[in-house]
Amino acid sequence: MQRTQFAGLACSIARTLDVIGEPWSPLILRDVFVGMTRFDQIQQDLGISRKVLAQRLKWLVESGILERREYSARPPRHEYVLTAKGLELCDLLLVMVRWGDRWTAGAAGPPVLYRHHACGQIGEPELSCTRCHQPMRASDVDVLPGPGQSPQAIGA
Amino acid sequence: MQRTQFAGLACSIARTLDVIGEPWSPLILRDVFVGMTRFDQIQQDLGISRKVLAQRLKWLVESGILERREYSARPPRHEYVLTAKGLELCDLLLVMVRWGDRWTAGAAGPPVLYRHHACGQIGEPELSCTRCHQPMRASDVDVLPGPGQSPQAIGA
DNA sequence: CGAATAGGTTCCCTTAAGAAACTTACTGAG
DNA sequence: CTCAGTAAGTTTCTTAAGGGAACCTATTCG
Repeated sequence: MQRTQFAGLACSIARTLDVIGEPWSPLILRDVFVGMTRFDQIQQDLGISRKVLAQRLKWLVESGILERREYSARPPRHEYVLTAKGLELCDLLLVMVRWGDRWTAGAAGPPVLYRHHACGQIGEPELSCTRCHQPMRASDVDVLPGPGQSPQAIGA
Repeated sequence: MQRTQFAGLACSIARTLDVIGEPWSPLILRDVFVGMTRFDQIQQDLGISRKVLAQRLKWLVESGILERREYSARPPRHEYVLTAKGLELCDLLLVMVRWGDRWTAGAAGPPVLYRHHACGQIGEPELSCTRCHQPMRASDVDVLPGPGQSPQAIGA
């Protein structure tokens, strides 16, 4: 398969997908987020092919999402930890979880819960406007061209 | 390539990825969201192969994200429109855009802007807690097992 | 010494993505 | 009436990415 590269598009969705658009990457990110930071741990948890996992980790490190860190010099052992950039990307996971919980979780209920540090309660994340703090969902916005728009592009 | 199916995992991220985890789908969703609802429109905008676009649209319709609607009987013509489930999925796009703007947009600035209906201003979406309404980012939560957790699973 | 462990790499096979041509069912121009 | 055009796909062929299993390297443990 030849995969089209998105990085050149004047579209922040495409540029984000260029980093984690391939199906395994968000799951790898999730594993690192919840503390599974080592190669074999992630490989066994996800059942991903070792070859593909090695490729993805390399790409995520190159993209500045993860950092490969030595946790033992003899024998040489490494683990993967989130950078600031990578941690912010995990916000995307929260929103994915929310949608998945609402539309695909079924009768058993959500597989995991999130306890919010600020209030100590189990809460759900919701999108709100940084200006007026009211809910700001996709259904609550109009799309307008911005400064980084290329001449004939229309997308986001 | 044989692609592993994620649908069986007790993980809302995996189940969400099963619907839109493949790289083109979020871009197709974006196009429909901003009003590009017809096959040739989307194909030309994205430069996606017609074969792959047909496959993706079929899957998104089967998954309840899009609805295939006839807008002309003679000649028979169809367009794709968002369902409620699909529109909620677009929240994910807003978060992707936000991350892409912050980390990949560069000097030109964001390619598009969002005007919030509630306040009429250009604003950015932010994640907040439905309980206490304080910011609720990935860095602000602890992960706990929920009711839908399968026995040995660890993920989200 | 031999086995185990962590973190990969290499090999081969299958299958999905890409590109371009083709199909179907109409409409409208000449 | 014929011919070009349009929308929405489908088909065919090639290329390359994903999957699985085996292999490799360095080191520690029994």
